[in-house]
Amino acid sequence: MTENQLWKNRRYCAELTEKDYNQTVHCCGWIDTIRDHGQLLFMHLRDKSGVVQLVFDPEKDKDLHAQAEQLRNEYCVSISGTIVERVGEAKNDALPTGHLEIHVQSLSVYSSSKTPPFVLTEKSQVDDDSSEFKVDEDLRLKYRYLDLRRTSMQEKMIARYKIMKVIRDYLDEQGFIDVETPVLTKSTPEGARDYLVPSRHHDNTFYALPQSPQMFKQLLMVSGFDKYYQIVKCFRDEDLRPNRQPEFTQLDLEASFIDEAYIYNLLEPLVKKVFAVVGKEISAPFPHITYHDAMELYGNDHPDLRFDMKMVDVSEKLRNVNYKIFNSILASGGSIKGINVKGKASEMSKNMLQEELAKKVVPSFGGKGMSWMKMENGALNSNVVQFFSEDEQKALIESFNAEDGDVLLFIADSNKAVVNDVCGRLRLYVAEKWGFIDKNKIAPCWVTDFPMFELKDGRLSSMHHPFTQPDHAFSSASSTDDYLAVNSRAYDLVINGEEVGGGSIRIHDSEIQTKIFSVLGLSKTDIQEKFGFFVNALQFGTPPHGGLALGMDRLVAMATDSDSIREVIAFPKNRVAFCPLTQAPSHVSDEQLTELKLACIKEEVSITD
RNA sequence: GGGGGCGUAGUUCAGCUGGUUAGAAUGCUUGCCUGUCACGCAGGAGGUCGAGGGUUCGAGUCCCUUCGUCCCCGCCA
Repeated sequence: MTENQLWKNRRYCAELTEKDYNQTVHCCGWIDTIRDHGQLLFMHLRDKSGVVQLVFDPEKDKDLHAQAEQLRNEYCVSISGTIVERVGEAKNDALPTGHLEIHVQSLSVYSSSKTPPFVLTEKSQVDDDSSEFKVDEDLRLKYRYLDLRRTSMQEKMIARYKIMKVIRDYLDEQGFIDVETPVLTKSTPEGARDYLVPSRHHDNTFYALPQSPQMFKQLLMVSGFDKYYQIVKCFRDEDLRPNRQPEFTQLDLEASFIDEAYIYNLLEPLVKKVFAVVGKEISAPFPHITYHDAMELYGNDHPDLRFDMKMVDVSEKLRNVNYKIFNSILASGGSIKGINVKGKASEMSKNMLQEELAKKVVPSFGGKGMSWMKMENGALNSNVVQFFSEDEQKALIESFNAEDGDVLLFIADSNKAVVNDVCGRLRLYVAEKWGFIDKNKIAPCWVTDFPMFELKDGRLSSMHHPFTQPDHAFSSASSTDDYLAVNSRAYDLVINGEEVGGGSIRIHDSEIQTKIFSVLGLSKTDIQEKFGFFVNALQFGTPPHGGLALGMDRLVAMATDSDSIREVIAFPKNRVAFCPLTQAPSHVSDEQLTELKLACIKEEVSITD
């Protein structure tokens, strides 16, 4: 057979089955492991499907065996041979193809390989699938093409592709079309910092890479496309965090003549389908929680609903308490909240509660302290319980529904926002450390009724973005306090305590849009200069519309149980936005800079005191 | 921008209050081994202890500077 014919008939290693017994097959791939018994020589051959065992027997073909002895890990080869059923002890149940092997008849080496900088085979994970891949991430990124050759990374990339495909198919069924929007676009002042691209044709001007296609997708609604989506790269030049990348992928969508309910009904099946790709089930409809309730009950706007443990406000119950710290905090207008750590009294020692939680953990969250009580033999017990009257103790037991073995943890502060924040963080810390989180559970929810504005450095700023439609209170609002009381028609999709997406019903009235900009402190000239094209567009018969964007990297990471979004991006940047593989970003030549009429400011050595 | 951790063999790590020739596992390599599958057995090679400076009779270890990286907070409409 010619090489060409061989390739046509190529089989994937892990797709061989009992139906192939005694057939001659041809496979291509990489040498995964070698077990040399002096005479008999076993190897695993790996391709994108998995591995299959090769056998070289010197009694059958001495020359071939000698040739095979020269093979090393990661050599790229092709083989032809006979599929043979393994017998008795020789079967390996840990491997999908463990019941067969290939008795090789011919071998050709496409290319040899240097010893790789880290071991690529995942043979050890046959026994222990919990063992994570412990190699420095920068080294993995430097040799990402090898890292991606590993079975688990291939599975993640394939899962990502399948998820994207499921989404495209579903949105197609729903009447959405994919429209591309520019990558070189206009810098906008609101929001995150832009990545800038200098223009060679227009001196001293810059394009910006899009933080999202926000305005373009709204313009597509003005154009009458009715339902748009795009799986698109977005760019934000913000400081990095473990689950953040300078460039990331969003599912961006927008639809006309719709309301919030349409978005919820569209997205819930979509999210279900995404998790179904990896065999995970979610129940719908997703619960809704208002921003206010999320803050009060969970301490943040992205509540983790995989476990209950709601925060309880006991300020009123303790209005006249003798416990001095609580009393003075309440007198200064603060509040007291607590959580009930069910059934952990025996695991949370007094020493741990006071020395670890109260003195180290809570202060690291920004809290001044923590009080605790244990429920034992039907009564509260702690170092401070004597300062609480019988009625107050009874009220606490009722408020928390406390039973024997429970531990109550209290956070008090004169600043109510601090109480929510610290108590919310404590809730997550305790849940993580004492095993309240069911890692197999997927708990989505919609967070709704966000405030339209928030105060930043004493000025009004959009909480979501300035194109979000405010509720009715906006039309009569005039003072800063009025504006802060206005809610928006924004919604966030939160899964397992992570915000995976958000969107809103948009403004389709140019006058309201202009008023929003002016409330945000933009002058008429600013508006015209920054958003003129957009405000103009709204004057030509804009349909009511709204949409949403989903962070696909996070969603795929969650679906594939990956710790970081870097695990589900083929070629990510590291934590400091550097690419160890390509060494980007890099310096450019003076010629390139001159062409762009740019000059680099050299780092100045400051001697000033 | 603020705070913290880490940097020792190709890889993952240990190395105590500073004290001979810096260790382990794994990988690599050589030899032996016919049913292994994380094969086994015996041997070998492999280190400017991130870089620079300082303290000391003596520094992987202590101090300063610097570079790299990871984590927390700010930031991310």
